[in-house]
Amino acid sequence: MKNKIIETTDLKQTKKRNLIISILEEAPAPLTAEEIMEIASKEIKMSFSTVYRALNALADRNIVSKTIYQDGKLYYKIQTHSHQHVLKCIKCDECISIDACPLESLESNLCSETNYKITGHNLEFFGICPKCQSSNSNHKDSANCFTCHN
Amino acid sequence: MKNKIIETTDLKQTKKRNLIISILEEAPAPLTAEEIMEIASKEIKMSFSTVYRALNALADRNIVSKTIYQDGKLYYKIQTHSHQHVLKCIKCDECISIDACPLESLESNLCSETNYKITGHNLEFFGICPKCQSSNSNHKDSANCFTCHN
DNA sequence: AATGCAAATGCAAATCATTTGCATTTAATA
DNA sequence: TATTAAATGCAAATGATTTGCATTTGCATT
Repeated sequence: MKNKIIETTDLKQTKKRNLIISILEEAPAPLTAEEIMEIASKEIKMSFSTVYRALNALADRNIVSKTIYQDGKLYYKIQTHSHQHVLKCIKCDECISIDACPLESLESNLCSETNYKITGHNLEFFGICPKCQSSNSNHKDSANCFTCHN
Repeated sequence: MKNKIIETTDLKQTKKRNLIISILEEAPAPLTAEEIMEIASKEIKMSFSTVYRALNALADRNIVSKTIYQDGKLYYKIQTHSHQHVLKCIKCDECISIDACPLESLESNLCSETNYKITGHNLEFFGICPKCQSSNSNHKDSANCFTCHN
């Protein structure tokens, strides 16, 4: 049960680390530490600090990406070369992936206009999924209701 | 010293609330609660809970927008109709605004492809500003270093 | 296979931005 | 000016994430 990805790093092979990686590899969308814990707990008991430390170790080595979403939580995903963004339902939190990234061309313009060296971007879309459009479920409570996502 | 914006709401006019609004109106870029406090403290002593409560009250009424950035902090700005995004230096945190939003056309496609009703988006660019490109300042510490901003 | 040592882990406590409960003050209206 | 609900300050609570420290584990070396 050696893991190819970990072999390329200075990190040790551990059952927990390998499990975290395989969870991320199978995930259709970015996951929070809590979601990873929940999935992992079906196989192994492991503490939150282990999850966070593993994820940070992998993020430091560019094996996973770490992005904060508008819900204030960090989401982790395996760094494939395919660059993806997500569209998240503001009612049920269901998340789907978007393949096309429309920003690359803009970035080069931005670079020449600003003289910044562009290193990346963060993009999320919000909406209401088909299921929630038909149901009349309520909004989330105001503290977590972002009125505009610029 | 009546404030036009507050007059349109059910909120009371207070010196502190009006000050917060004028700070946001003059700000060239979105501000954190802490930055607002710092600016406000030159004129009035006020507590963090007041700042946060005022900002949330205004956000609930769509007068300011509230967006979390990759540094994990909430940034607030007055809701003008001009829809803006920012480009932030990953070294010195200097932030400049971008006027053109390239996403509107994509959103309508996205809507027909996914059947989600798109309600908004969040977009940030990261880069290194001209000043920091010439200086050899170090990276931030790893816990706060987001390796990829998808 | 046994040993040594640095890295990984678990637990509890710390952190940090933000929110909240409660007692006090203030704005708006009668 | 008196009334009352909303605004404020303070300290404590919150919640996701990080960290210190003692213990365990992976892995290289005998």
